[in-house]
Amino acid sequence: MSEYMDELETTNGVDNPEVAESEQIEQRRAKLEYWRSQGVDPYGSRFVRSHSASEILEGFEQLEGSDVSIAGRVMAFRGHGKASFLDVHDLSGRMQVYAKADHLGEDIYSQIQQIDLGDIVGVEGTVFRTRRGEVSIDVKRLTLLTKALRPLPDKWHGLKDVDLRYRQRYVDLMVNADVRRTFLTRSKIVSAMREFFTSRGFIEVETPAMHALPGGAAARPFITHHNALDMQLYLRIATELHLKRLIVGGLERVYEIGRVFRNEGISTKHNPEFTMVEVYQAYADYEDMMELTESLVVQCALAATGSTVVKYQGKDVDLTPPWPRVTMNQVVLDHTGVDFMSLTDEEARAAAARLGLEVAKDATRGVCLNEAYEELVEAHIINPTFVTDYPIEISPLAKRRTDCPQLTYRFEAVCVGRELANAFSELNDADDQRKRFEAQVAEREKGDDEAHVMDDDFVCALEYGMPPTGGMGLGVDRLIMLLTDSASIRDVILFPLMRPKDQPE
RNA sequence: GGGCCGCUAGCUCAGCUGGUAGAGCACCGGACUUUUAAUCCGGGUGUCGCGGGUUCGAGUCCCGCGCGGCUCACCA
Repeated sequence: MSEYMDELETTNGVDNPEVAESEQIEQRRAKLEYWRSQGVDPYGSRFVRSHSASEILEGFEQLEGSDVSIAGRVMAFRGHGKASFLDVHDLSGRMQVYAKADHLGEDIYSQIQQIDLGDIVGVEGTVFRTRRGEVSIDVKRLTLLTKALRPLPDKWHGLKDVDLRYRQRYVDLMVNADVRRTFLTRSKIVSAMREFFTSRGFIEVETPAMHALPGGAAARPFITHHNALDMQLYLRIATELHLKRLIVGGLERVYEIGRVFRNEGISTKHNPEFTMVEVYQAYADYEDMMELTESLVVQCALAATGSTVVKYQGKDVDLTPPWPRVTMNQVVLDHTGVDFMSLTDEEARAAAARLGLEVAKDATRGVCLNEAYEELVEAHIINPTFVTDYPIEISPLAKRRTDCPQLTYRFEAVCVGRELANAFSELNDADDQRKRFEAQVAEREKGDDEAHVMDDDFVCALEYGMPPTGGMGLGVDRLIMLLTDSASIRDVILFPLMRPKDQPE
């Protein structure tokens, strides 16, 4: 390890090995020597399992009396003198293991008494049911596969400290079954997405995560540097512009489930890196994207919960299509009584002020409308709803409406007060796109550091011709929050970003 | 960034107005041959987040800092 890396090393809240270890760790280290003295490698090798714990429980009628082998972590130990019970957990669940001195011999039995909670073992024995009715394995041979040097958290209360749960997710996963369940559900949801897109003829692609120009969203990027090229790079804030280049190239239906990075605040709904799925379909429009979004979310909900009605933080949410559609102007009118689209820019600013909104002196009607929507309306939409016809000023990549050039063919799918998905008929007029970028650059020069930069190559791609295209982006973590009833995005991200607990030096 | 709350044993938590730091689980020793939060007997294992200050004396009061949670702000 280089000196440079040494400087980066932190302990991240885990005990510093230079400090004297706790008594329990010392005791467990002594067990390491015990096992070695017994000729047992405390970090053993492969072990062939015949069954998982749940397979034995479910197949008991057929398996009773036959020999099986399982492996897992010892999570409980109940000794009764010359007989003991161990709970061994694998991913599928829990299996009770019965160790009896008469069956094993005194020497082997006393060896098993040296097993600690947290040790990983292989168990070979006979399936039976105890007097109390519990399916168990009468162990014939128990093999230590891995010695655990650290004690497990409280067997009853588990690991509750939120800080430790995120920093030491491995412990969280060991002891908290609901956490395991959430991440298994996450995996099912992502699989369901891939199946959904595949069944509709989409191909999965991978575009660069390091961009020379950040684009495709309004967000501040992370900046990094490539040494050999001596070049500033940005971690991507969206996959949009590269995916649309692929539509130009003729791939017709593409999607990417990709990590994006935004250098912004952290909250229960924001992690600096998060997963977004973006999908683009040639010859489609934003109405096709509505149908696609509804169907995608339904398929994910069925995969996660088996139902299209879910409970989120005490609220019932009905995801059954079709979802209602309402224009942004109409929904704002309904909530505030203000018909922004009938006003001039100046009247709109006055109306916004009357609603208690702070808008810039030169804010346009569209900006005021969007402000009113985001501040006063969005949070009240619980059941999934398509809010359509976004103002053009805040939609630099969306196609202009032919019937109202100040609005776009764009919608956001809103649910439990949050944006779930964002979609539009993609702007494919290269000259219009260049003007939109120029307007964004002007905003940037006025101090909006989240406005787009000019992307000449993207405009060049559009000049080659991009077919009419519908595109949609959806925050995967937020969908998973909804479908797993998770209050915080950190509960659906295995390793959320945390400050190191101890600064080096 | 603001406000509120938290940080005490491996884990979950008590610790009143300042007076030698506690419980349950885990752990250690002993008993116990179908238990399951096993039970029974004995044992407390600690940098009270870190650093200052006040005080005869600080887990407790004051100041600063660190990390976290909630919330507001920010955030397509």
